[in-house]
Amino acid sequence: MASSPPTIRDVAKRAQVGVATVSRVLNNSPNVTPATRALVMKAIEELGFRPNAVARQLTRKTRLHNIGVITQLFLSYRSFAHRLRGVQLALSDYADKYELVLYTVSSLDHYAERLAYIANHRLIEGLVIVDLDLDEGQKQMLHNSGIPFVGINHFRDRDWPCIGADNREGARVATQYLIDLGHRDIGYLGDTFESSYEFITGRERFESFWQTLHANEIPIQMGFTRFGEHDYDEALELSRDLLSQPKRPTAIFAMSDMQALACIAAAREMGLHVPEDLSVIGYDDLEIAYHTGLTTVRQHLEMNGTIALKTLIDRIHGEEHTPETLPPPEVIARQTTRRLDP
Amino acid sequence: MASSPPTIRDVAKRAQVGVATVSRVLNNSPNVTPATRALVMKAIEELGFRPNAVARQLTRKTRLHNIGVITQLFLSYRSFAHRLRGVQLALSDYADKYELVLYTVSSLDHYAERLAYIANHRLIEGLVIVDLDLDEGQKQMLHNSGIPFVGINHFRDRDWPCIGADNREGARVATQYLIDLGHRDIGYLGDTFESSYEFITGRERFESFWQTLHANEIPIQMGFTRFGEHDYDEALELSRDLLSQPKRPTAIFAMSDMQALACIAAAREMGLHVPEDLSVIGYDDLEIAYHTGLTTVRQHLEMNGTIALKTLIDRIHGEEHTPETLPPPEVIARQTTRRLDP
DNA sequence: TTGTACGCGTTATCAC
DNA sequence: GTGATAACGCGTACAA
Repeated sequence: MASSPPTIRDVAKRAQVGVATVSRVLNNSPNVTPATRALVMKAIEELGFRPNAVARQLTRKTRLHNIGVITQLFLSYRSFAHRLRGVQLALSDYADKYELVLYTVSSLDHYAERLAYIANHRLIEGLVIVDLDLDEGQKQMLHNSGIPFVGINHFRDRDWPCIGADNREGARVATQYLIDLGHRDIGYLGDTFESSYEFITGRERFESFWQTLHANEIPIQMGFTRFGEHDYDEALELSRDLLSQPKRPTAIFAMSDMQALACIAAAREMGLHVPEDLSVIGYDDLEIAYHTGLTTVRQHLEMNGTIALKTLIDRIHGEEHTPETLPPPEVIARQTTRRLDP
Repeated sequence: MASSPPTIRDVAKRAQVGVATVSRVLNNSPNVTPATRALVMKAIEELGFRPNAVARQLTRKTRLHNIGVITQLFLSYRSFAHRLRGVQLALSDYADKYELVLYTVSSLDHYAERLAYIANHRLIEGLVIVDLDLDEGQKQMLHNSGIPFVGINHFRDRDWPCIGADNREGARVATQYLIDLGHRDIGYLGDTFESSYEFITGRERFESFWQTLHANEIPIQMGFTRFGEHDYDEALELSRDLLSQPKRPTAIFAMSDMQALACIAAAREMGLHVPEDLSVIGYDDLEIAYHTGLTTVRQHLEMNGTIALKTLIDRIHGEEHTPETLPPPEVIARQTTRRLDP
């Protein structure tokens, strides 16, 4: 008979005192003799009593002010840390009024389960959904729960607020940048479309890459494209394979900074110099891109998190004003790309 | 007269219905006619009513199961992300029994204030303190609150549980590694001792560096040491200064991977080749070290987070069994160090 | 110094 | 379908 956990009433009974005394001990009020205090402590110990935080809050009339952030298991995408930092920064403007609760999911089923939990318990006042989509049912569920929510991602044309940079435009400027440097044999390294939760990102970037080549009347060479999991080691393998062909691309567009770094590492292994023999451009502008001199596409990750959180807070307060918008993605030229020698 | 927020009783009164009906509407029970539902919704709207999550939990008899993590403003130390990831990973073993609440502080005063809040409200069942120390009063306060806590850091000889790798040993193996490669002119790049919360780390690593040189009968050259804020750009500046001297060190021990990368960048700017002209070893073994081929000291950051969380959960359950221990720090040799040419 | 009784906002269980 | 009313576990006047 695993009964319900002990309450202060149980403790009081066992210690032969009133509930108020137990409460006083718990809140270490001075008005209690050491003797009875010891008595109560003993009872607490024996029963394994732990005060119920919920009831405590209720009498104290303090409401919960939690903001939830839900995402894939932490940091599988490196960009997540940058976005979360933006959320934190924005949150710190509200002077500790809100706590941040982090939910991480390991699969789509798990995601669905957590969303249901969140909607059911309503322990948070608002939810930030990072790099994950909502289906119609999930959207309705959240809506019915009365919890405002915003997305941080690149989904467009959704009927719920998503703040994120335009993948197509980002891939376009990256590709055009390489073309403008004189490159014609341009490779692509990115995620498979099926693999991840965030399949839309990979698809959009690759399609835009493709279209930009087409718009510049450059023939597509499928032998210069490689797709795999969003993983450094896998990107390394793919890059080795890509670069060991008899005919190599002179430039590569990688759909993330991490994959770009893997590509550069593979090139160096093979004795190729970057950017002399091979130009590489990444995507994200992580801190690491700055540290390694990687040319990349800046998508304002931190600002993305900040704007998303502000939008959410506005919605919690019932203000539906037009959100700040994110600047368009832009190429940050550093040391891993250069003009193709004629 | 900013009175207390409206309750469902207020809503019921205004809508001319019973509280039970309001509750039904809130939980979208089918047993309510559209007419009355609309009536209630209207009242809710007009009063700006938001259900009280706390009271809700109380009747549902669901306790809160939150684990708090408190640290400096997110990611100022890059190692934090790795440790947090370990915490998350360990937490996922408990099948969503616990939520993770992230507290970030921007100063020591802010830290003290948050600790007091945590002890007062007791909304969490346990606390992980990352890279921050506790003074005697704070320790007592937490203790009195009954909230178990563990530290993730390098403090030794504290009378509260801290899980972290030995800085002195880490710095020793790093320094000895360089010495064993034949280096004698060894520079040091690290944090000032006063600057950060975590001043102990910098001090311990530098002292151990110093002692290791001494133990090998190598004279210390203060001209080869530089101290600054824990910041990439500052490390870059310091490295430029350090390396532009007429007589340069042949190897440098940087107290973090980030500072090591800055040092390498500075060296490259000046036309120096790493490791041919200069060996550089970092500290942390961040993911980025793997990606950039940086020789470094592995301190098992992720495992650190995992063990700390497990220890905390054990303490919450009243189990005081000896915690798993972290393996000692070890040198991970990659491509930024090499034997000094005779 | 200690015990009793009531209130906190919501949900569940009954009658109606 | 809807409306009273009793829990839920703790804090706290107030009384003793």
